Amino acid sequence: MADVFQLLAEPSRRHLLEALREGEQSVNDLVVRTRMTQPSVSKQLRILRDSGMVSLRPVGRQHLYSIQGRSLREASEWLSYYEQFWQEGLDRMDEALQRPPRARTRRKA
Amino acid sequence: MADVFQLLAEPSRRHLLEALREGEQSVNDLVVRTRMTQPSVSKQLRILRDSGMVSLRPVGRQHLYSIQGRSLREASEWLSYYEQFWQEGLDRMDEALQRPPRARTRRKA
DNA sequence: GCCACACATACCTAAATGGATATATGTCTG
DNA sequence: CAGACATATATCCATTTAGGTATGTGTGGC
Repeated sequence: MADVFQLLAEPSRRHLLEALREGEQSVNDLVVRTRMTQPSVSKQLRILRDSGMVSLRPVGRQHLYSIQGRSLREASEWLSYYEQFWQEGLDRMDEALQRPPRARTRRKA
Repeated sequence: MADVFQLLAEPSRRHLLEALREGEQSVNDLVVRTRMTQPSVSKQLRILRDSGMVSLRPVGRQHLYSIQGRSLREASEWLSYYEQFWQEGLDRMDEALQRPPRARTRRKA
């Protein structure tokens, strides 16, 4: 597993991925949305691209980036081994509740 | 809020969590399993504990650690927003695109 | 009380890296 | 082709931090 978590550890890179959730975007789009400087965006995109987490489609003088899910899937699979640990916790807390889980502490990353 | 992904970025901490998947373990157990030095194990456990990712139960002169799933759940939820990106290509998605994930559906343990 | 055991912390050093500024590469328009 | 525009890279710097060694704290047995 080419350190997926290391990539996700950086808030700036997560911000980029969050912006890219809304679809393919140019570098400048990402600069505006994330309020990072352009070189920083390019630098982090380069890292994300080298690791296969985003892909690049050149259109004219723009570079359109989009998410490539494969690496993220690996991270998700690693985490899936731990589902029991937070479900145990919920079960204990909910105890008698057989209802499907209501949104408890919903929060965004 | 401590950065979950930052915690998971460190291989040594992931190794500890992987070892703890098999259940509560003493520090020395973890030293043996991970082949780290004892101070390193203690140091990383301290970090994991401060962030609520593991919990400590003292028994005699031993400290038994176990996984606390809440933080990991947050990471998993963040990733769940990207499921659509690795599901693309596996099969055609309906126009009903995956919307913001609700609490992950309960899985058989 | 003393000593061995189990673990935690203090301190230091070396390596990694994010962000900023400056500059280079590449592409479009006229 | 010049010049604007879009993005990439180069370089420097400051911060973070993992890991090692030495030592501190706490517990149990005799």
